[in-house]
Amino acid sequence: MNDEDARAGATPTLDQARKQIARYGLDADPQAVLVAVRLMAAGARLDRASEVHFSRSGLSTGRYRLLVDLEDSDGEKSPSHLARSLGVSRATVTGLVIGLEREGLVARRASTEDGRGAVVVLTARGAQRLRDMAADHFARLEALVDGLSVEERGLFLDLLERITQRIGALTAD
Amino acid sequence: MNDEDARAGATPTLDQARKQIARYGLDADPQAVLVAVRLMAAGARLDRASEVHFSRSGLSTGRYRLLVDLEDSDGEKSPSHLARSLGVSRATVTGLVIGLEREGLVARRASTEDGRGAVVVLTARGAQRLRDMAADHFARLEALVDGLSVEERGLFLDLLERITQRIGALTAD
DNA sequence: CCCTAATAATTAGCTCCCTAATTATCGTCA
DNA sequence: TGACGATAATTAGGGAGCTAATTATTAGGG
Repeated sequence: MNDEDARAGATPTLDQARKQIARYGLDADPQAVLVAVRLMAAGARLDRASEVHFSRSGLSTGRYRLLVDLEDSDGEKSPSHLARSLGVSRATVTGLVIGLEREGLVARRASTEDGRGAVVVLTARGAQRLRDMAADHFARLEALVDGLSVEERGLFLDLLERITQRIGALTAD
Repeated sequence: MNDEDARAGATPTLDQARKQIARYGLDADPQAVLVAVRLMAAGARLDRASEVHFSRSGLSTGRYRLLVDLEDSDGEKSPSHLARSLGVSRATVTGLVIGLEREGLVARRASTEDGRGAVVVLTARGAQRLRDMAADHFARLEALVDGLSVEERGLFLDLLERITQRIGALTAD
């Protein structure tokens, strides 16, 4: 699968949206549907690209985010708090920590205050990994939005925020 | 994990971006980085919400997209073409088709023209499933972008397109 | 003081999608 | 025509994340 194909698959057209809506005799707004579908497709593609990006440093998106979160928290945090701030389940954190611990990028110790709790600690090696990645990582993130002016970036952030606020509409009963 | 926590985890702040950049003495633009990070986070969240959404109809995002693609193609298409238009690998299509076939939503027959090839066919039951989902599905997609005016939607599409064009920057060597 | 409900972390088992390797067939070119 | 490189589909195996169930510990109410 080459880039062109991937793009073609990932970017449905307004016409497709129109046809799909018409097929069932609905009166949905094709443009609105297109925005939703394109964003979902873009999100999925970005997710995969992100995994590829981080895998070059021997990490995954989740592991990288966990390391950064630790560093933002003076190098240590409980799995529960990590789960909350990363927006993933505790089970997922357990899995991420196991992987990171195996590579020596974090360590785990029991909490001194809570017999049930644990604390995940960023190791020197983990911090070094982040340092090694930083320049390349941020350069690539910048390149991703290179095509937008500062004003456009601000606008995009605002619009994106207003859409993501409504993600619940997809899953609400 | 509740919605609030998920949101908190999914929406890093400009300040966090600034600190992370400063930590390594880089001169990246925090706002640019924030746009990239937010979009990635939004994509991941939308992906998961999408899976929840489709699972209510006994499908996954991938299976739904495959069914729609088939319907857009007069009800039949080869796995290779499906892979291309869906932007996933052929192995993934094989997996999706196996699942859909097990539920009787598609059928598989050998290609008459190419001894190597197969053809995936949308069954009556598959078409019915799409019909059953349509009203609710499109209503939810519309709800997702409810907060944006028509002009803003057009603008968002444009900006999103210009960012997704550069996804390759993440993975390029 | 004990019993129960809540919380912390882990484990087991699931789905999604991927890459790499395998098998079969096609098509071209010497 | 026979061999070789592409292409079709599948299989095997891996990583991400999820939910549900399990185990250990904490905190409250009778």
